[in-house]
Amino acid sequence: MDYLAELGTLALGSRLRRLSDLFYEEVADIYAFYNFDLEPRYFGLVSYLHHHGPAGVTEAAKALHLTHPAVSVMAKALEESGWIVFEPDANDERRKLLRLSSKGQALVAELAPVWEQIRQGVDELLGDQAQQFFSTLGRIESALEDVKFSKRALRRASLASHNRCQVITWQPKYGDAFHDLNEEWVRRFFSYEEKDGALLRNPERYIREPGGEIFFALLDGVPVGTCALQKTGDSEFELIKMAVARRTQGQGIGTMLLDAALAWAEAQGAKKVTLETNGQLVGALKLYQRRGFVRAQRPGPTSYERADIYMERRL
Amino acid sequence: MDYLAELGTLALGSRLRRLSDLFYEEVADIYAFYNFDLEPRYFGLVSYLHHHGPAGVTEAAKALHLTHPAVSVMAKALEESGWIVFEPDANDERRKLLRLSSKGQALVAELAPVWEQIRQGVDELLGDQAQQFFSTLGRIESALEDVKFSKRALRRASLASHNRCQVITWQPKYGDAFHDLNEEWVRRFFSYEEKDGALLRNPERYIREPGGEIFFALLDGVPVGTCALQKTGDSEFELIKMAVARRTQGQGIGTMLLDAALAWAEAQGAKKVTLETNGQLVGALKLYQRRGFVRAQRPGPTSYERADIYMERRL
DNA sequence: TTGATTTACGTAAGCACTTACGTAAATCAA
DNA sequence: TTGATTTACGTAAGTGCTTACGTAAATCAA
Repeated sequence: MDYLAELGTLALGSRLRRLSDLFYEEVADIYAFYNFDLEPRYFGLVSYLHHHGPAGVTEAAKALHLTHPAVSVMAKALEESGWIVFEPDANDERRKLLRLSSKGQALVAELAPVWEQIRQGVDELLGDQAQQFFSTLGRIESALEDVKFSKRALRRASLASHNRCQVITWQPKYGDAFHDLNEEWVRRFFSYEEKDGALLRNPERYIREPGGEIFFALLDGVPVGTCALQKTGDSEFELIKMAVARRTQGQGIGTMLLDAALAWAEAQGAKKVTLETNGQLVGALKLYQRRGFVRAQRPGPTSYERADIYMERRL
Repeated sequence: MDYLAELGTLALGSRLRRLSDLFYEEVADIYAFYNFDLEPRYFGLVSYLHHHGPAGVTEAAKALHLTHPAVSVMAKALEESGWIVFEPDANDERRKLLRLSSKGQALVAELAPVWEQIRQGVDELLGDQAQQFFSTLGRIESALEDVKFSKRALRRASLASHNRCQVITWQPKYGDAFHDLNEEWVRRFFSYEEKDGALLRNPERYIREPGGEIFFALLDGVPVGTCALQKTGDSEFELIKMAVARRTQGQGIGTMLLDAALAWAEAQGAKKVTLETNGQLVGALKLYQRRGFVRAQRPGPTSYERADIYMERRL
C-alpha cells in the first residue's frame, strides 16, 4: 500500500511534491515524443512572455512565483537556445527585457496543439472533479499564504500577550515543577550534579526562609517556567534557577519571569540584582542585556563551575 | 493576478510544487514555534519507523516514494541527532535496519499533539471538500503512474505499428512535400543551396525518368517523410533525399521508408544500394547500420560537400 | 544637489532531492 | 558447486530551485 497516502493530511507536502514531479515527467515525455527540446519547467516563462509580451526578470519571477535568480538562469538558457532575446529597457537601464524571438514565437505556435493535448489529458484525468479540484487548490494557496502571514504575527505576539500566561510567586504545589524544570534545563546543557538537587528540592528552606522568593510562569495553569531571587546582601539579590520548558521557549516567558522578579526585588527595596550565567546560552544573555543587566567584575569566587559570566543591574 | 492559476491545467506541475513548498514551510514554522529541531521532511521516515517498526533503507524508500540515497542520507542525519539507531539484520548482512531510539520514540510522543494540530489545520483549510480532494489526489497519483507506463509502451510501439503510417511511391500531389521535407531537413543541419533546389523541384525528371523512384511516408494521410532511389548503374541504386519531419522523428518512420525502398530496389533486380551521409547524423547512421549498410571506400568523388561517409549494402 | 534607501539583476553557495556508479551479500541457474 | 544476476546500500556528481550577497541604476529625503 501507499504509506504516504495512508498518512493523509500529514504527508500532504510530500504527496504534492511527488505529484508535481510525476506531472513534469509526463510533460517531458510528451515533449520528447514530439522532439521538442524544451524542458517542461520553461513552459511558464515562455507562456508568460507569449501572453504578456516582453517582461523584466523580476516581473516574470513575481508572476510565476519564482525567485528572480531562477528566472535569470532560465532566461539565459532560453536565450542560448535562441527562443528569447534580451533587450534593454529604454526607461530603466537596470532592467533587461525578455522577449520571445521569432524562433520562440514559432515554437509557441508549434507547441499549441501539444499544450492542448496536455490540457485534455489532465481534464480527462480529473473528470468531473476538475473544477472543484482547481477551486480547492486555489483556496489552499491563498489560505496558506495568509496563514503564513498570521503565523508570523502570532509568533511575535507570543503566548504571553494572549493572557494565557501569568507569573505567580511560590506555591508549595509547584515545588516539583521547580525541581523538574531546572533539572531538564541542567541536563540539556551540562550534567546534573547532586549539589543542584539539595537546593532544588528544598527551595523554601534555602531560598525563601533567608528572604528570597520563587516565581512560576503558568501557561494555561501549567507551570512552564521558573526562577528565583536569593538574598545576597542587605539590599541585594541574586537571580538564580531561571528555567523555561524547552517547548515553550522563545515566546517571551523568560522575559515575563525576569520582569516579575525585578519588580518584586524593587518592591523589597533592593538596590542591585546580580546573576551568573554561561556565555554559550546566547538567548539568556540577550534577555538579560535587554533588561539592563551589564557584565561586571565578579566580587568573589563563583559558586557554580559552569558560570563564566557575571552580570548586575542597579535598580 | 496569479498567472499560474490563470494558466490552469498547464501549470499544474508548478502549482503543486509551490503548494508543497508552502506546506513544508508552514510545518517548519510550527515545529520551530515549539522548538523542535526536526525538519518537516524527516516526518515521513520518523512516522514510518514509528508505525511500521524497524525497516531497511530500501524498504523505507519504497514506502515513502523516495530514492534509497535520499533515505540513506536522511537516516545518517537522524542517527547523528540520536533519534534513530542502526542495527544489523540478522538474516541479511547487506541490510541495515533503522529503528527509532528511545529518544526518537519520546520525540514521536511529544510530536503527537503537534501533528494532530497540523491535521486539524489542514482539514479546516480544506473544509468539506477534504475527502473529495484527497480522493482526487489519489486518482491522479495512480493514473499518472499508469499513464507513464503506457506512454513508454506507446513510444516503443511507435506510430508505425498502429497502422496510422504507410509508405507509398511517387504521387504528383506530394511533389511539394518532397521539396519541403528535404528543405526543412537541410536547413536544420546545413545551409540550403540552390543546387539542392533543382533536383527537389523536379524529382520526376531527375529521379524517376532515369529509372529511380520516390517514396513517401504518410501519417494519417499526411506526408511526414520521404526518400528516393536514384539509378546509378545497371543494377545499382543510390539512396538519396531521406528526410523525416522533425516532430515525428524517432518513431520508426525512417525505418519504414528504408525498408520500402530496399524492397523496391530488390524487386527491380538491384544488386547493390549505396548512400552518402554525414557522421554527425547519428540517428541516421544507426538506422543504416541496422539495415545492413556498411561503410566502404567511395568509388568516385562525392557529389555532396556535406557527405563524409559512404555506405553500401548488397542485396 | 547630495547622500541614503530602494530596486533590478547577476553570481555564488547551499539544499534536498535525483541519477550514476561501485561494492558486497544474496539468490538463481546450470 | 560455480558463475551470473539481483538486491541493499553508500558515495559522488548533477539539478533546479533557494538564500545570501554584491553592483549599479533609480528614487526619495533633506
